Amino acid sequence: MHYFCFRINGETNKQIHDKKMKYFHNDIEKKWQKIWADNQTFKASNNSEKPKYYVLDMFPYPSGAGLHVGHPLGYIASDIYARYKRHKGFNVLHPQGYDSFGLPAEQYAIQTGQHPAKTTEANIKTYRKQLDRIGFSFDWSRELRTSNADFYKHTQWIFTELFNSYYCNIDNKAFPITELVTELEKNGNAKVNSPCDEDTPQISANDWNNFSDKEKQEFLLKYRMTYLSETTVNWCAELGTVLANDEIVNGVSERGGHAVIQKKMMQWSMRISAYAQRLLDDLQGLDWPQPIKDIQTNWIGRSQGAMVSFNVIAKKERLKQSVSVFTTRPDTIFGVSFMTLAPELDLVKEITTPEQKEAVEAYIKATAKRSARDRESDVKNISGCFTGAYAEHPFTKEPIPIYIGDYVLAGYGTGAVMAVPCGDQRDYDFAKHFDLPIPNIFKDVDISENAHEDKGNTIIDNSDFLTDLPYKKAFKTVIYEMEKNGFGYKKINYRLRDAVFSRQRYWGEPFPVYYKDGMPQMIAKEHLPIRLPEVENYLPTSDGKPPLGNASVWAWDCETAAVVSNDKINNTTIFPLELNTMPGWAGSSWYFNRYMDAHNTEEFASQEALNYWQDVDLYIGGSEHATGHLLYSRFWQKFLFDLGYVPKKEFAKKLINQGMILGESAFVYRLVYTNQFISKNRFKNLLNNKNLLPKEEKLISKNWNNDEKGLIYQSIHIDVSLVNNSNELDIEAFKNWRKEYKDAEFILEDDKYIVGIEVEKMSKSKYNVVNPDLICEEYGADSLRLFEMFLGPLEQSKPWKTAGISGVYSFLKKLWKLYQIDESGVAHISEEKPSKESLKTLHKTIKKVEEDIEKFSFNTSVSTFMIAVNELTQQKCNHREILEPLLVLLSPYAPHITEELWSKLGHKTSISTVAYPVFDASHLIESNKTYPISFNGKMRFTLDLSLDLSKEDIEKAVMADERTIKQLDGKTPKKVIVVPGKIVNIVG
RNA sequence: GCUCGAGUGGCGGAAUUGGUAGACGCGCUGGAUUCAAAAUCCAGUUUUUUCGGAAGUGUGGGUUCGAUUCCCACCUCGAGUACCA
Repeated sequence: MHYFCFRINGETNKQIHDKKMKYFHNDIEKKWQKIWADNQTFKASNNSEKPKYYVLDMFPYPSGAGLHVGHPLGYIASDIYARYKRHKGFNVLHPQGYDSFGLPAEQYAIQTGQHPAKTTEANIKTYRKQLDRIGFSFDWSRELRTSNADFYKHTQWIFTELFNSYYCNIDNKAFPITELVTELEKNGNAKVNSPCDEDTPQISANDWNNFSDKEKQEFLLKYRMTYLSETTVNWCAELGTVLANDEIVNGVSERGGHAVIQKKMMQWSMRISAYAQRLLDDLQGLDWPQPIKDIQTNWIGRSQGAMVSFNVIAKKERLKQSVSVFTTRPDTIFGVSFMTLAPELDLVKEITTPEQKEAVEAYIKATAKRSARDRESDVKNISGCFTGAYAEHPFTKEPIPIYIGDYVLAGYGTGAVMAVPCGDQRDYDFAKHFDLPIPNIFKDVDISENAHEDKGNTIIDNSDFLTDLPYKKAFKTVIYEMEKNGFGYKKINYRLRDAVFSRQRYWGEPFPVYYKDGMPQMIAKEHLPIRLPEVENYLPTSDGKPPLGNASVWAWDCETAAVVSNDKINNTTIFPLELNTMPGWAGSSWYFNRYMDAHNTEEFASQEALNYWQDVDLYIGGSEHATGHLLYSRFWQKFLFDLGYVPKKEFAKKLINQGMILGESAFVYRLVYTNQFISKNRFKNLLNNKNLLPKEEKLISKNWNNDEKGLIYQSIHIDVSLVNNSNELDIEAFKNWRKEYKDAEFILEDDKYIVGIEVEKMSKSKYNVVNPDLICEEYGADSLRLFEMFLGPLEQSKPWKTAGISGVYSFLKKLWKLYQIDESGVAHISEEKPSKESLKTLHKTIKKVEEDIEKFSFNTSVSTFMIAVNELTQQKCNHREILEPLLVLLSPYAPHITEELWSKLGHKTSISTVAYPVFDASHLIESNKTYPISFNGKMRFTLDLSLDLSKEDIEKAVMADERTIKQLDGKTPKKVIVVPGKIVNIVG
């Protein structure tokens, strides 16, 4: 009874009088979400007559904070597209899952002892609840989690496949390592052209056949697609683990912002560099955003040049040593006046003369002390040290001094450069600093101030056989000469490094690897998964081993093919297991294939499923994964393709990066040590008039400012929910928000306190997070979906302003009204032929919405819907012939309300697979055109004219118009431009 | 520094094979309805104006009958990358 009264009071007298049913989003949305789930409406079939379409979102990491309104943006877009494709007659695969291994759950475990699996499970529940409220058409029957053993079992298997493969540069693909073994048995590695470790020696068939089993394994490891090696890694002590290059931002860890140093460790690596050229080439065929392609292109960093080797001479006595350098400018070789080596190179110690030993060692020590960040930020200071050694110029045979310097990086090329000071600014600066000669090898070029770095238009000079040649010619000639003489060759170099694949963490995929005699052994596919062991403590062990070192049951019994207790290790049949785990990107590098056949227990996916779904047609996610996930996934896909496991060499045809939704942070301005708050304007005045402030205490920190009296003010983030649509603070709510503000005093302006607003990234600490649950509660999921799309172009980042949602909400209410639902829930609509006007509105809407959706221009299609509903309301249209197709058009965007109205129109089945309305151009044919009449390109008035008129008739009609005469003011126009159907321009 | 992207009302944004700049929405102003509020509806809202108009899409130039759209130079902001030899 009470509820009933409340309802009546909630309605206007007029509405009660009309006996109309109001739009109640809550009941409708819950109802349809349940119907979809119960009927498995969006379950995709692996068999269908329909063409396939695979729409995928980058799956989320289920963090403890839950979703904010920024997260679902991409999911809403992909969901609209998936639903649209269903209307268009496609068999749509639109799955969702969780990237559920990761650091936060582990750090939570370290702090609280709660098992990461438990934390993850709880977070996923929250996520799922939040996602369900938004009405996505996900096929949840295919849900996957990277931390589930039935998923990571296949991640482990892919790892063993990588281990059991090598790359052949001749066929340009990966092969099983057994084929390499056959070749080694027959011919050694003389004819093998494969990416391998740099220290790989040349061996004969005889050498190979005489190798012990261990030696063979050691040798093969140099060729495998994943290999163990002593690598210089980015070590983060705070996190107790190594980090990949893309996990480091501005020299500190992406997560947590901790210091990162270089350290040598035995690590698993992925030979992604073998795929560098293919990763580059195949970007061409991808419908991906250009910025992403550019980022990947830069990251791969292909450069063409030559490898040149310089023999080292020391005190006239020739040593065997030589220094190899990579250069993109072999044509400038006669300009070499010294060489510089990276201080870290082992070679440095070998060539340094006794006299220089002390200085060199001191320099090496000094550089090692500096962090990578220091070294990067301090580019201007030139430093280096002479080694005392000389190299011999390969052409002139002149001695060249060898220096070490930290501007040369050990990680790129060979870690050594031939310095050409006249052609490279860094070499130039180094030469000036150490007073080294700067020979000029460019014709008519002044190098007295700076190096000359142009290559296109300069002619080479003072260079023996290269003199008078332009760049291209000289480049070719010098390489020809080098190859002829055997001290150099043409070489393509890549910036892309092999990816370190080991992490010293607990919450990740365990490697299916045990160690026999120090050599890694793969566990066969049939014994997978190797499950993550239980540990007491998630921290590294006291002796510095990774967290898995805490596991007591972590040994492999080869006889029983089982994980057994560590104390049984005998190193004959029972061996220790690998202690590292895989990095976060392992599972995400192939998960898109798993959705095709998510419950297959034998294979990662069946061949039938893979051949049916092929690849992702549309992939939506953030651009922050450009050099991580999106590159590693392409690499694994190519590898699986080479071995014949997947049908496509690229996993995603089209990629869209959704922009970030920013939050509006609210600020109040407080006088420090008091509870007095000043207004935004007063605070801004203080900021702008810094000279009002006493000199000695101007700015204490970013957010602290002085007032003219020398008092300090502070801007404080406050919760955005304490502020209304006009940025006015709810003072009472604020006082209750935090107990320290209980006695807050405000200096009001017009009886209001207006907060300051700044647009920033949404984050808990800035109190600007908007929870989609609250939006769904108040306005409904349909409003949320429409509003997120309406904010602006999908790819752009844009600020969120909850106040704006009333626009789309009232749009839905207007839409509902069109259907004239009476109190008993029956729609009163006309079966008559609609007016021409209404048909025109419908068909122009069909045309525009379809064009927009194909362009992923969702914001403009929402406007189009609003225009359509405004027009139809104006036309008092209640005709089925219009209102039914309108629902289908809108249903991808606002699935709940359209399902409800669809059922109210008498339909018993879901709207989700109803055929998309067909555009009929005949409804848009016009007989008249409102011509804009311009004078010198400025529109002055419009004139309605028949479209049948000829150019001459139009001109006559325009010239006869009194407004034209007035505008011309007696002057004769020079020219009249008439574009029939478009515009008339009169040039005066 | 290099690479890429973007600059349009108070705000989010719309319009590009060059053809009516500011669609749609928010906010704001006024009005209707109401005892009142919410909700709803109507009108207005780039600037300036002597109410005839005039100017106007970061700045300066150019091409054109006509430029937010094309070209050149510059400024500002954002993203990526950073001694890559």
